[in-house]
Amino acid sequence: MRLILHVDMNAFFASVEQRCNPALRGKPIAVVGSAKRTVVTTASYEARKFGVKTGMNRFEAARACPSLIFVIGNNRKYIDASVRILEVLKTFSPMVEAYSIDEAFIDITGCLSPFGSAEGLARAVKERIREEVGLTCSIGIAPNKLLAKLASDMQKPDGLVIIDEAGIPRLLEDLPVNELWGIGPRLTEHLGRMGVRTCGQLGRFPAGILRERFGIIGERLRLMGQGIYSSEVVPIGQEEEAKSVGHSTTLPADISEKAIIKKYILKLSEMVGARAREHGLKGSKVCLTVRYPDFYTFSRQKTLASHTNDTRAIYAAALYILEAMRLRTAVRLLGVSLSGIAKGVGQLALFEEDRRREKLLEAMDAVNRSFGDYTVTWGTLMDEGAGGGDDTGVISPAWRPVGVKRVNVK
DNA sequence: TCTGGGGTCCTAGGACCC
DNA sequence: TCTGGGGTCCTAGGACCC
Repeated sequence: MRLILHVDMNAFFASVEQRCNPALRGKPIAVVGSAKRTVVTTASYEARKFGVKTGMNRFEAARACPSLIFVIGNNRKYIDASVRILEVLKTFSPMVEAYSIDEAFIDITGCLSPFGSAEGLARAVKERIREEVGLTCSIGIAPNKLLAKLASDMQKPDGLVIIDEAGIPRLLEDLPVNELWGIGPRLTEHLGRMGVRTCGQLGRFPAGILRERFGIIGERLRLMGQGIYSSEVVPIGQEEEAKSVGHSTTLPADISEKAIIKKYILKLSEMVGARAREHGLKGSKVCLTVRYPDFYTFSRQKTLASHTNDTRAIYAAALYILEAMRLRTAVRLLGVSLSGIAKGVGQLALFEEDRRREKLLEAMDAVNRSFGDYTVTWGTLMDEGAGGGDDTGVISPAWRPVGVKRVNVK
C-alpha cells in the first residue's frame, strides 16, 4: 500500500502578492492579467467571501465586491515561489510530481520514520513551507492520488486531512460525484440522469452500463466511486515528452483586418517555434484556432510533409489554414499550436540555405534568451498592430517549473 | 462592462484500403 | 434495384484539468 501526499497552495497567486505587499494583507484582492480583456486568475480568501471567483471578468468581480483590489499578476514571483516550494518538498521524498504551479504530489511511502507518522510528516512540510516561502497550503494524505487530492480539498485554507484505508467507504458513500477529480459538470449531469449522484452509488453501479454509456472511461468511473485509482506519482525529470506546444491570445479588440490577423499569427507562430526549439522538439501538424466575438470557437489543422520547429514553416501552414477558412465575422481570439511532436527527429539540413536558416534561428533564440523574449524578432512584428511580446497575461496555473510547459517570462 | 491561456485524453465520423 | 464488412488513420470537437 502506497502513501500519497497532495500539496495544494492556498489562493496561491493572491497569497504571494499579499506576502510581498503588507498593504494587501487581510484585504479582498484579485490577481488579473494586464491585458484589456482579462479575468480573475486567483481571488484572496477575503474576496472569495464576497463571491469573487476565478474566471470572472473585472466587472463581475467588482460588482460582487466593490472594495476589491485588482493586482496585476507578476509571473516571476509565482515561479520563484513554486520552485522554492518544490525544493522544500524534495527534501522529504525523491518522488515529487510537479502537477501544476501550485500543486504537487509526493509519494511518501517509506518516508515516515523521521517524523513518526504521516501526520508528523505533513506538519513538518507545512512548517517548512511557511518558514521558507511564507505561504500556507492544504495537505491531503491517502493511499492514492485521487483520494489525496480529495483530502487536500476538504479543509481550506491551511488544512490537513488524512484518509486511511478503513475510512474510505464511509467517506465516499454520500460524497457527490462531482467532488472527484476528473468528474466535471457534463459527467455529473449524465450520471445524475442515470440516478447516480454519490460516489457510493457510482461504485455499485453495473459496470456494463457505465461502459456502454461512457466507453473506456466507464470502467474507471466505477473504480473511482470505490476510491480505487492506479495512476502513480511521476517524479520531476521523468515526465513524458510534451505532445503539443501552443499559444493563443484574446485580441485587445475584435479584428477583421486580414493584415493585422496575420501579424498576430506570425507572433504566435514565433512563440510556438521558439519554445519548441528551446526543448528540441519538432512537430508535423499545425493547428489554427479562431474564436468569434460570440465565442464560437473552431480549429483546423494542417499536416506537414516533415517535422519542423521553424517559425517560417509554422507561420506558412497557419496562413494556409487561415486562407481556407473564409472568416464569417471579426475575430476575438487566435491560437497556433504544433502537435505530432517528436524529439530529435528531422533530417540533417542538407542544403546550405537550410543550414544558414538553422543558424539564424539559433542566434535569434540565443539573443531572446539573454535579453527577454522577442527582443529579436521578425520584420513585420516590429510594425504596429501586434507588439513584440509586451502585454503577456498572468501565467497559466497549469504552468510547470519543469518540462516544456515552462513558458518564458520576463 | 461582458467572459484567459496552457495542456491531455477520448470520440464520432469520414477517408481509404483490402 | 440495390449496393459488404472490417481495419486503420486522420480530423474536429468536446470534456476535463490547473
